[in-house]
Amino acid sequence: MTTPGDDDTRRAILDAALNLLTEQGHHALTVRRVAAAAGCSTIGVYTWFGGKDGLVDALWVEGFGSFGAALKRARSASGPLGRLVGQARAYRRWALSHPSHYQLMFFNVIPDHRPGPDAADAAAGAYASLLAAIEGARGRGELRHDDTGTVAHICWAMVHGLVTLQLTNSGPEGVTDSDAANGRAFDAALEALVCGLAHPRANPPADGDRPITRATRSKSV
Amino acid sequence: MTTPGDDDTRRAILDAALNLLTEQGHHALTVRRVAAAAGCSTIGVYTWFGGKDGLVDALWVEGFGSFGAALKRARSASGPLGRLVGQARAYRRWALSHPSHYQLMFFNVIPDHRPGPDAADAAAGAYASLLAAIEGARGRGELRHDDTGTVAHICWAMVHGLVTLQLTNSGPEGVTDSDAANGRAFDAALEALVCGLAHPRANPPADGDRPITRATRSKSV
DNA sequence: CTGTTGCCATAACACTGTTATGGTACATGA
DNA sequence: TCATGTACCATAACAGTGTTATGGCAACAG
Repeated sequence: MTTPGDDDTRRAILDAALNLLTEQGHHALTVRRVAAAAGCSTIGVYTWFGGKDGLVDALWVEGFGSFGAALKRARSASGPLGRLVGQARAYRRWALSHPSHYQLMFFNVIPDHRPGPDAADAAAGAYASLLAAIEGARGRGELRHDDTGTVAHICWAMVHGLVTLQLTNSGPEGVTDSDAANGRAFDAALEALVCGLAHPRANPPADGDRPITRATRSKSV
Repeated sequence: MTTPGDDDTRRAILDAALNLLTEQGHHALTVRRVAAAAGCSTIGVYTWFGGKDGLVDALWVEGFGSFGAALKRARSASGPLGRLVGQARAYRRWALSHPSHYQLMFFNVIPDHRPGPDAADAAAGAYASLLAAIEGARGRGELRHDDTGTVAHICWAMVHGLVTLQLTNSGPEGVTDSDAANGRAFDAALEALVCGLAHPRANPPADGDRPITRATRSKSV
């Protein structure tokens, strides 16, 4: 299309958009502001990205690249489904340290934006880590359930729901007040879900009637 | 403020907004279109609701009223934490039958909308049902965990996450393809979560190693 | 009758994403 | 060297958005 090297404007626009998103949030992502920050006119966004939707798609690709890499780098936790738990914590850590990007990717904050093929591919790449972790656990007989897709769906819904409640400050009072309380609730949720998903054989020797109380504060995330 | 009965315009605007939201989705919720459908000028929205945010707040109140009533009406399912499972299914049923309203209330689709006190009260009223169900289960010793707030947080996150994935057609391929597949995944998630949250004493006699396979299709929702 | 208050329409403002018009710089071919 | 065409981009405009300044009209209070 163009000779490599002459797309400085494209890079400037993308960097400006990333910076605006990180520094000021998605509401600052207007074509005019991005163009001004990149030092060009609004036309640049249309020349290089086809419009705002294309620019948001490019931000998706960047975001899912970073997100997927974080999931791949995740260290396994101890216990059954340890890799899954490690990825869940990495998921949460990435979301909380990139809140604006997470909202852009998952909260529908750009009205009526539908991701294009590139963005969808980037997203699929990130989810591949999750699926691989579950497939591995299934292969080792750690799962009570044999449908990888369903287990992935459940895990993703749980983690996404927990992160969403924290990012929107929703949820019953008390839990959403502090990041530490959220972290404890997050770990409690993982603990319960693992208990329900893991094969009984893989569970640690059940401690009978020992209740899990609020005093159980694992050092999370 | 005004004598009762002379707020026909207010009711007309609210009805027009509800209708536009239900029939055409949140993107049709513009001040001009609502006013035109209500048969007045845009000023009416400002006179009676203070602006678009106030109108959206009123839609929140209506939405959480209906939503909360649906939760209150929920029939308990059988098994441990049956009332909680019944509410979860009622939650999903309401969300799927009021998708535009659910998106309005939970998806941040009105840019930068922050709910006012009335809307927050309406939301709190709806959540009260959930908290009551959990408090009841805790009182009957059905819970492994003794922190009602944390359990409510976990349950809400799970259900919200599951509903969100279906409404956005996200999630690993295969599960989100049909409503029936979603329903099965939903029930599988509830089953796993209940297994992790319920006190072992409250669990039905464990069937040992019987795996829960995809053939386990409970008639859900 | 006068003044006040509540309700509302017209028209405008500032902002959004988008695009029609035209200009400039550069490569290509004769 | 000159003509042609292509790639990039700035200006200015268009239609849409939420919001508001201005002013008019009707009903009620003194």
